[in-house]
Amino acid sequence: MVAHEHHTIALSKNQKLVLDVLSESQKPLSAYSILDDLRGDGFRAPLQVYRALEKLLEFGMVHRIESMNAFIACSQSSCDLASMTAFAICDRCETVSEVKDMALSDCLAAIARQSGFKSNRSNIELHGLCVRCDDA
Amino acid sequence: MVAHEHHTIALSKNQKLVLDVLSESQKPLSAYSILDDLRGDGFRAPLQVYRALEKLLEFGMVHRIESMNAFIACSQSSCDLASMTAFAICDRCETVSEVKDMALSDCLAAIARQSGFKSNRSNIELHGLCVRCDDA
DNA sequence: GTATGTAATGTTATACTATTACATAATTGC
DNA sequence: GCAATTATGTAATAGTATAACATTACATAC
Repeated sequence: MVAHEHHTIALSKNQKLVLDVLSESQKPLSAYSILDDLRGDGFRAPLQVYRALEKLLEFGMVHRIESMNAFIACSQSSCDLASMTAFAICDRCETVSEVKDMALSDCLAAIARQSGFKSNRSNIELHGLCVRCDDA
Repeated sequence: MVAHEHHTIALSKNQKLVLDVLSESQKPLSAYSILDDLRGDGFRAPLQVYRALEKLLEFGMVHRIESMNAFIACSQSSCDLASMTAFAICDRCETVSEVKDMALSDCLAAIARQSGFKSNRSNIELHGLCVRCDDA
């Protein structure tokens, strides 16, 4: 059921349900809150969520926010997995904005190169206050 | 028991024990593995570890590796909390190296400035292979 | 269209990570 | 010494994630 160009990926039933819940949320959701949202659709066990998340992460359609043990839908429809995305996380309203920045990628690549480190994934999380919450 | 210049911080008994365990480890340790290491010293409950870690994090003497739910001793004796540290984590040998890089800090500061985001803490984790493991 | 391999699903139990709540002891500053 | 704060001890519980096993759906080759 899966083809491997992003625009042609066909999601399974559970994958679609999980992605829908995440897409409708303004903030990152934990696996267990996704589970609760989907009990009406027949979800009964954490594994149903975790398995769908695993695939969605693989497809670049979902990101994991490590510092929150939570997940968000990719703000593009799907991210290039190789490139580096930074997340600005507001600790007050929990909005997460996804930042793709060439300078940042270059900088991290330079750091890796200097030490001979071969990086294949990164997570870059900035915590603070978004402009709206900082004003308030 | 606490004064607030780094070189004068006096640690409590439990804080010292936890820091010692972390300092002797080449790789990040989970709270529960620290607990096991300290059973001989009278530790019996997770909270004893978590409370010590909380203070050590506050003092900048320990870092949390979010993507591993694990902790490492700061490779400097103590980090400036305001500044940005990146971690290069080898997924094979689990060695973590701590990178302080001005260009990186500048770059993240610029990203924040552009979007009006006020960041007060960051975690930047690169996963991959260290030079030694990549060769092997 | 049936056999076969693969991906997805369902279910139960369990492991791992972290915090709440409450009681007690030690230390610090006055 | 006394009050305030910090550190500690203990038990119970909440929150996050995976292992193991059984079954079902789907694709493709023949």
